[in-house]
Amino acid sequence: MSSAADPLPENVSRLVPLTPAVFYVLLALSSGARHGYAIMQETTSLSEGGFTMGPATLYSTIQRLVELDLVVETRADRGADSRRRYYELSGTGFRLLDAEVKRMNSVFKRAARLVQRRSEG
Amino acid sequence: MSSAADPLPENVSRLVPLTPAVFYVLLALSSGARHGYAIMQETTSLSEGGFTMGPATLYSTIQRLVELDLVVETRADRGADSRRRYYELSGTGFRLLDAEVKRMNSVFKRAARLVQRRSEG
DNA sequence: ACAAATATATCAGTAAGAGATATATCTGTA
DNA sequence: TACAGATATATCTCTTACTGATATATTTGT
Repeated sequence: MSSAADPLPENVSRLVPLTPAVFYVLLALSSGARHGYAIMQETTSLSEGGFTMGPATLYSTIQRLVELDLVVETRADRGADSRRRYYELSGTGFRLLDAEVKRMNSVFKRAARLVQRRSEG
Repeated sequence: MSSAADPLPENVSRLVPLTPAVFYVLLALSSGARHGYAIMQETTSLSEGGFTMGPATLYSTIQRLVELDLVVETRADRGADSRRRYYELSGTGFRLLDAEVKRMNSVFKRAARLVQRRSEG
């Protein structure tokens, strides 16, 4: 079994810093399984319109994440719409997202200090 | 004259979210003028080794930022080393960095909440 | 004088994202 | 029951930004 403290494999950790597309797909899935189109909408919502993904970016990103085993397609039949394909985070996927969020926090703190200093003139 | 509250031109604001290379170049320059090589070292330092730029990324990024007028080459005080070319942030460059930092903060807050929730199981 | 570090530059290759378009299915409604 | 519009996935091609490699010149230390 794997723990939240396990180090990420090199081919995963080198994705940090995550691209916006990867980050938002993982983030959208962090609150539970979703299908592609819902991930797209969740991304627009989570970013308050500051980042939008077209279908090309969305589906190619999902495919890549599945190949890396960061995201898993769930077979669980949920809901009426037969077109939908549901995805969820793998343990590794979650740990990657967690690592990115921690990184963002430390970068933000440093950056905010620098930028604030200059704002004051 | 331009104020910190002026909206960014569309060809600038669409750079948000910034790529890591652009972000770190702007951030390194936020505390004052620097030459290319120093930006490279500052980036490694600011990111605690989490992000490193090779010369190809560095100089092509600087060139792009100069063309966009986000960064300006300064003629002033080259110091001892005649090879060095110094750059500084333009007002627009600073406002872009500021916008990115604000965005990071709001994204981080949302993300941390979601990720924390799942961590707790 | 020599080696190592500093500093900029550029080429060729790759990976990821964007715009466009296609197609199928589902939902509401007239 | 026909139709319009929204939902949903898929994929093609092009562009952009990054990467690894290599080159070259200058400066610094010994």
